[in-house]
Amino acid sequence: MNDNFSTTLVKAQQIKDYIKKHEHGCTLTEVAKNVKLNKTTTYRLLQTLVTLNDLIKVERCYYVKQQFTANYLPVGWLTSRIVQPLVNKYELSAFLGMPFNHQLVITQVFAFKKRLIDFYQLGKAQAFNTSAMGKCALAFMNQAVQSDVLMRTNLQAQTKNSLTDQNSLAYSLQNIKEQGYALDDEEVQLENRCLAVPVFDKKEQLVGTLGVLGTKATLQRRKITKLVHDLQIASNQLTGQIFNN
Amino acid sequence: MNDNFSTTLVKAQQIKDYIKKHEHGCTLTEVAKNVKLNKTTTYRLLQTLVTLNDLIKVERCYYVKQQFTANYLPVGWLTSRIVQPLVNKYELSAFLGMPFNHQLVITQVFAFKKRLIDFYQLGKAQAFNTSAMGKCALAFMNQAVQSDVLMRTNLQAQTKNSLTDQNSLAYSLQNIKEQGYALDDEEVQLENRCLAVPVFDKKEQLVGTLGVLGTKATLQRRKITKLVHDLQIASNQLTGQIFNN
DNA sequence: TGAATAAGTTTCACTATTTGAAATTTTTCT
DNA sequence: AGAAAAATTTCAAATAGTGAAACTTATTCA
Repeated sequence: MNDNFSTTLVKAQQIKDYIKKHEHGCTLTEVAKNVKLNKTTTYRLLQTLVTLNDLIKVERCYYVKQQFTANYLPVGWLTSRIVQPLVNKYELSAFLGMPFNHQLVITQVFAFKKRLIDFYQLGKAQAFNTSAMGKCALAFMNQAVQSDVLMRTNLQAQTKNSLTDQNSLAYSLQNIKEQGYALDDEEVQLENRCLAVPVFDKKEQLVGTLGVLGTKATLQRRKITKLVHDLQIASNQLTGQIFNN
Repeated sequence: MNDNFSTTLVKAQQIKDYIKKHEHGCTLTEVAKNVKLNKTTTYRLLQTLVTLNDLIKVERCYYVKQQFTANYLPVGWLTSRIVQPLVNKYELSAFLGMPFNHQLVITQVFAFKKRLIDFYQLGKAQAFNTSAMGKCALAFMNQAVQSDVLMRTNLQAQTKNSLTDQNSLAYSLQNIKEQGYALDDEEVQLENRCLAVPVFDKKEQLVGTLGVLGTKATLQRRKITKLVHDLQIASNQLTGQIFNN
């Protein structure tokens, strides 16, 4: 290496690049071993990167901090105050999703500390018919917009259990509207449940959906009534404090 | 500072933070002076950060690399092949904008090398009626969606020259539709012109708009016909190669 | 166009930070 | 509770980082 270079910065970048490739998080020992650095050197650089807010450290695991900045969604810190307590109370990850380009885009994530990988759903788009959040949005959106979306959405199954038939989708959407929420029971991913309620603006137009994701153990069927109730309160708070422009 | 820390990483971070605050770009001398580092040290760290792709260096100016990753827009590299030649030919910055949440969001930027600050438009949302790109989207979008948007858009003037009256907006949209493009002539920012054409999918539904931004000198009125022609070719290429899912 | 100035880059001796083995502490697992 | 694994601390040695001075390149101005 020549004299115009900083090997310290290179090592730090190698560490960041390794951790970026491992969404599940890495231990210090694993990073040192795979990046081929001394573990003390690795320890020191990791400490510094955490202090500089480039990495997150949670229980002996290191993660890259998500850099998605939703410039056009000025709702971050207020939403956090409303949603984060639910995350802690129910030990579930929560998401805010909004319709965008005939899909539902996850615009904000509140990952439970034991499910930090859920942060990587941020920015991801999904067809409306493939998840609870999407189906919830579909059920509660403006009728004209819904018709347009249904006509143009590529109704593509993601798992074997997904609804693919138009008639059963319509029936399902009717049920969702009546009960006030949508529920995925292992339809998207085995062992996982997702539950979502709608979020409206002051003019009662759908803005998005608020969903939670957990396992069968943490999102038990017998808890659904209470959870739905708390999510609906949170949704109303979002309407009252945020979506009234 | 204690033994568990890297002062090199801290200095690099101070440099990045300073440059991040200066969207117009900074020189080496300016960074060294303001971050209070020796200019040789600063020089060395800047070289390394550029090599590691954390910073961009263009003609003695350093810029932070934009980190916005449009995960839900798999059009990046192909769009670049279509649009970048126009940027170079006309010496204008180009943008792709898409409707999102009743606004037009800039989803992709191709900044001309002398207008790198235009990269910071990425992710920004604007009301439909306030720019050529927004008005173009409004003019060409699905009639039902347009009515909905017009009903709910907060028609708020951004500059004195912006159209605020509903009737003159409707008249203006009709003109845009007839001539096939929208033009801002110093309406958003003095000395700047913006010109936009629609982008459709294969089913002739509006997906977004393709716009270019320049000064009165680089976007001269007598060049508009040719520029519009080239933009429409690019738009058709986008439709044919990208927006056909 | 050429001189003056400003900015950027290179050199090299010095030193402060980085390094890493060994020791110690903490956490996890059985 | 104890063994094993992982993380953190210590401390002497090594070296990458440092910065003044010199040199080169780019820009500005007359």
